[in-house]
Amino acid sequence: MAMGWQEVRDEALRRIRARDWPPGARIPDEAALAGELGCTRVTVNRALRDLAEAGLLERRRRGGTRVPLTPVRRATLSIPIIRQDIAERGQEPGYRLLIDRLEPGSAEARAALGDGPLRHVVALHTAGGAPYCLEDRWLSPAVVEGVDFAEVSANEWLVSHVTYAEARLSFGAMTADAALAEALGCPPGAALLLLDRSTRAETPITWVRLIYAPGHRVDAGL
Amino acid sequence: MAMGWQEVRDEALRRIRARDWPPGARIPDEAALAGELGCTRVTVNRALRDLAEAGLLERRRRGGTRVPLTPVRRATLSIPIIRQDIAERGQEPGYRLLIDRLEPGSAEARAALGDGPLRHVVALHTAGGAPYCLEDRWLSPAVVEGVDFAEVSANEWLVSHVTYAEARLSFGAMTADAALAEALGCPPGAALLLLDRSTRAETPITWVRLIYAPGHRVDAGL
DNA sequence: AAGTGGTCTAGACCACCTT
DNA sequence: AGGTGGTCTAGACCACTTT
Repeated sequence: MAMGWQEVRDEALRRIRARDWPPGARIPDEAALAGELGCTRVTVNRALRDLAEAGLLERRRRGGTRVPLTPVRRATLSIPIIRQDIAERGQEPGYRLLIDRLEPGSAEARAALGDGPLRHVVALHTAGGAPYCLEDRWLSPAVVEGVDFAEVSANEWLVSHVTYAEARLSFGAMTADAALAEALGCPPGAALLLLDRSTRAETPITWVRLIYAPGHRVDAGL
Repeated sequence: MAMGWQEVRDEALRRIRARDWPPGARIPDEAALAGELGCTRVTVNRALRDLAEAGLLERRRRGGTRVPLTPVRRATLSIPIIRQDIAERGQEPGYRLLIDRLEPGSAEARAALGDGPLRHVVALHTAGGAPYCLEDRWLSPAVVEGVDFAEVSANEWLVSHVTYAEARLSFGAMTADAALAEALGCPPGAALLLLDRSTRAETPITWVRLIYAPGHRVDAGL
């Protein structure tokens, strides 16, 4: 008895796995568990909230806590600065600005940032001299007024200046056309991993497509 | 004054964004903030813990709480059952088992599950009759002893029977060879999005590669 | 050695939602 | 209408780690 919240969480997890609490079932309420396990309701609450955040329980006021019939697990995906990502792989990060001009936005960019001229920044990230990823970015001009992306990548500038914004990510794949093949130093027709991200705080900030060189993988944990 | 934990969190976020608490700086300790904001230390703790879990603060006992110089944001990626995923897109899910036999594992499968014969299950998921994704899975035989995957996909069986396991995800891209092109109903050479996942609880359970039809996207939030 | 976050207790009030 | 989770208070002890 007298369990800490992590012990309570582990015990609850054991009961779920053991089908003591089968899928769809309602589990005892917090007060009952607190009494049974010899701790306060706050401790039980902390433990069950943790499991609910991971998608392993569903909680509702008045409705109680249930084991979901079809749990939707949630994985965490860390979003590092590209140059750090490269450095952690033990390679020398490099960066070259290819395009920086105002343009009418692409369809995706307009959907994320609204209409009107947008700042279009295209840059190549290299690892140990080899192409690593192409950064195709559209920015709300007001946010980056006067910023020069020749030396510092937009990726890096944004992370350190527009911290804590909301982001939406989307993975996809595309075939390398001639221009991409040349930029990334790969054969035309190669399969490329895409990672699109739109970012906004109070107001839309940026939409970016990262196009990785062939063979690249993006990992997520849990 | 008298703020709830979410208000405390929002106020802290505001100070971070406004550079009242610049990157690298140590912020006031919990007791000080509690006094300033008119709540208890527990409430401040809850708020700052929430920000730390999102990667926006770094906390250490005795070392205090700091604003990270280079924050690593974490996104959440939900992992649904494939047939539900299809149903939510408003299409009719279908499933066809292609292969189910014991084999020596592929390199990736052996790395995740260990050596020895593994159960290899290959199946096609369809959406409204059209190929949606190919599921190429390797399983520890003991875990799925006697289970028939002809009617229920391994994806679905595992979610409801091996709940709450650890998983590691990895995204990539590959080119459709002739066999894949036929299975997925796409031209050879098409770029395909891959999602690899290895799952283990106390013991390794499964390694799976999902190969999506061209154009498919996988979304993540925050 | 001492300061900071981590956690627990006991009690309370409230918000929400299901019955 | 009532039960359940959500949250807050006030106080306390502990764990860690930096000074």
